[in-house]
Amino acid sequence: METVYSDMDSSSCDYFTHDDDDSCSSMRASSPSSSISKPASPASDSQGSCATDLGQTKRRRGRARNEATVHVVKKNRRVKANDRERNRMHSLNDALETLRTVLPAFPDDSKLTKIETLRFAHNYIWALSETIRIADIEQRQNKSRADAPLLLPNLCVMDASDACSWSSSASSSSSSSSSPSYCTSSPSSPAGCFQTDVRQYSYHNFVPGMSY
DNA sequence: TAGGCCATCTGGTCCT
DNA sequence: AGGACCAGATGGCCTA
Repeated sequence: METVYSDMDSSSCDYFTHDDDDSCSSMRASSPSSSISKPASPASDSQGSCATDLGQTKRRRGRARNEATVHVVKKNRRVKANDRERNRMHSLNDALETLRTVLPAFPDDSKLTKIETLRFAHNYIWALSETIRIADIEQRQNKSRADAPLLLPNLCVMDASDACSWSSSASSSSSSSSSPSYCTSSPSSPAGCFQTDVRQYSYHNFVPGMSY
């Protein structure tokens, strides 16, 4: 079976070869991580074909030099693009890791996968929104009593000017269960906003993939 | 050993 | 033109 990778490898050889002596191995060399090892056979094949092309390119040295320059430029662009993409994925992973830290930890301490983290966060936000919504409803029911204690006495209090208007938006939303509101002011620890025990929603409610 | 998860490379597309 | 974003492909690692 001809894999796409072998196609890509040969194309990259077209990209970086002809006059560039080390161009065939350039992409492999561009990967600092040893964890990524390109398939050995296509790479060696590419190198072999490059060696045979060398004599042909020498005959048209003038033009080949321009091509080589273009290839080197393209190679450098590709290397830079790879580097940016790597950094981009690293920053994405960092964001996911930050998200993990603000989510309740699982008892068995198993690290959530990426998709689990996203689903868990979705359910967690929904559950928190429900907590606020229910608390708001109960508070309204008890408002006749002036000294009625809040159900969630330590709920973080927001300014009216604060964009983080959890309670009002959650209670006013008629479809809060499907589209929970969340804090737009991005608190460092959303869970910290709640001193109340949100685990009234058991871990079962947060199981990734459930109710999704 | 199969399957899941992940990191990386790559080319294409869109945006500034 | 160059960077950001995206999706596909691939190989490595880990676990049941």
